[in-house]
Amino acid sequence: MAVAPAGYKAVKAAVLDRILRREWPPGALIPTEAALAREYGCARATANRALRELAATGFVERRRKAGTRVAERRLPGGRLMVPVVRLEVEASGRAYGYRLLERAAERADAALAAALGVAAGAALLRLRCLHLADGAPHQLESRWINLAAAPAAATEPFTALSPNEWLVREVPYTESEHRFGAAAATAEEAAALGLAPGAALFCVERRTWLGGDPVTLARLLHPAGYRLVCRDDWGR
Amino acid sequence: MAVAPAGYKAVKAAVLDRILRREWPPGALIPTEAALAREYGCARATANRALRELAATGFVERRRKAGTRVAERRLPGGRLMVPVVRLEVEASGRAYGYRLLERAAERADAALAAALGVAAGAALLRLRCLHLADGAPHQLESRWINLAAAPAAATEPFTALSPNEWLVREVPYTESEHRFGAAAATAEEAAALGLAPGAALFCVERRTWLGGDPVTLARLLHPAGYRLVCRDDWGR
DNA sequence: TAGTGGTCTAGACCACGAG
DNA sequence: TCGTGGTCTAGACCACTAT
Repeated sequence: MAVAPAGYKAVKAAVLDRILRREWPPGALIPTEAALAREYGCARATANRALRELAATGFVERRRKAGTRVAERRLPGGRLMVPVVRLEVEASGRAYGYRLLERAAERADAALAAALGVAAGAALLRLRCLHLADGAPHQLESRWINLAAAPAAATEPFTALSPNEWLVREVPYTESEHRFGAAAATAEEAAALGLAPGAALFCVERRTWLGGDPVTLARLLHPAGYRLVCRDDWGR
Repeated sequence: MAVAPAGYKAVKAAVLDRILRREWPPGALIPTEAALAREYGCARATANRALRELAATGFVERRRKAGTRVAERRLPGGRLMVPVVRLEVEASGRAYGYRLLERAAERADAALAAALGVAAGAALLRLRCLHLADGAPHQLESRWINLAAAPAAATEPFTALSPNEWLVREVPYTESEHRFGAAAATAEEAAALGLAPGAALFCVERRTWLGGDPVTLARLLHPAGYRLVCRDDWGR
C-alpha cells in the first residue's frame, strides 16, 4: 500500500486511521511489527515506535507473544497541567494579587501525619494564603510543607512569593496526586473568599513526593465560576 | 563513569538523578546526546530515548541546535483518566444503578451550536440520566450527542446502557477537553440528586471530537463528597 | 553555517508469557 | 517452546535554528 515516505508518524497515522475506521475493531489483533514494517516499507524499529506511541495514548494494548490489540475502550482523559496561579491569572489579562494569611511552624498530629504520609511529630510549615485576580478572591490556599523534604522553606517568609510558586521553583518532585471535587464553604473559608457560608467551592487537593518522601499537601479552593481545563490531543 | 549495563532506563534514571540533585540546576544545559552516549557507554539512540522521555514528562526541554535544558519549572500534573461511571462505582464495592431521565431529539439552537461546535439546526440527541451507587445518587449526567458524528445513537434507547458507556464502546474520539469546577445545585439538579437547592456540586464538562468533528458535550454533576483522582508517577 | 536533536535502518539478542 | 514485543547498536542523513 503506502510505499511513500513512511516515517513512524505516517505509520502511526495510518494504523490509527484503520482503527478509527473500524477496519480493526476494538479487541482485534493488529499485525505484528514485522508485518507492518513490511507493509509500509520501513524498519521494524519504525513500526515499533508507531505502535509504542499508540499504546502510550491508549489506542492499543501490547503484550509480548500475545501481540497488539485495539483497546476495548479508551478512557477519556488527557495530560493534566495544573497551572501556577499567578501565571494563570496574568494569562487571562487580569492583575494578580497575593496575600499571606498565616505562616506557622507545626508538629504533625496523627491526622496530619496520616494525610501527608510523615511520622507523627514531624516538623511542618503551615501556610494559608489568598490569591487575587483584579482584586477579587481567586484561590484560597491551605498548605503544609514537610520541612524534612524542603528545609529551605523554614527560612522563606512567603510574604511576596507564594508557596505555590516557591515550591515549583525550588523543590522538584517525582510523584504527585491530585484530587478534584466540590465542597461547601465553611464560615472561615467563605469570609476569606468573600462568599456566603455554604457557597459551592471547587477543591483541589494536591500531594507531591520526591523520591518517595512527602513534600507538600495543599488544599486549593476556588469560587464556583472557576474552571480548570484539561485538553487532550493525543490522537494527532 | 557508569560502565555497567546502561539501557535507556538507566541513562534516564541517571540523568534524572543529576537533575534532582541539582548537579544540573533548572535552566542548565545538559550534555548532548553524543556526550551522554560516550559517558554511559551506549549508542546515541539510547541516550536519545532517555532524553526524549524526560522531555515528554516535563523534566527537560529540547531544541535543535540549542541543546537540552533542565526545565525552569515543572508544572504539577499527571495523566488524567476519567473513569467509566459504572466501573468506578463497582470498583469501590458498591452496587451500580442507572436511570434514564430524559431522551429527546433536538435541533441545536444558537447557544448549543456554539457550545458543541456544530452548525445551528444540527440534529442532536439530548439525554439526562442518573447514576447511582448503592441506591444513592452518584452522578447526574446531561448530554448532547451530535447525530452527524454518531448516527447509531439515534436508534439506541439508552434505557439499560448509559450514554457514557455506550459512547466509550461505540464511538472513538481523537481529541477531548475537560473542564472541572464547582456549581451550586439548581432546584431541578438538587431534586434529582436528593440534595438541597444551592448545594455544592462538582462539575465536569466534557467535549470530545473525532477528527475535528464534535461528537458529544456532557455535563456531569457529583455531590460534594466525590473526588476525582489523578496520579502522576512520571518520575519513575 | 555548523551544531544539535530527529529520525531511520538492518541487524541482533533478549525477556516475557501464551499455548 | 517459541513468537512477539522490548531494546540496543553503529552508522547515516535530515531539519531546524542559534550564532
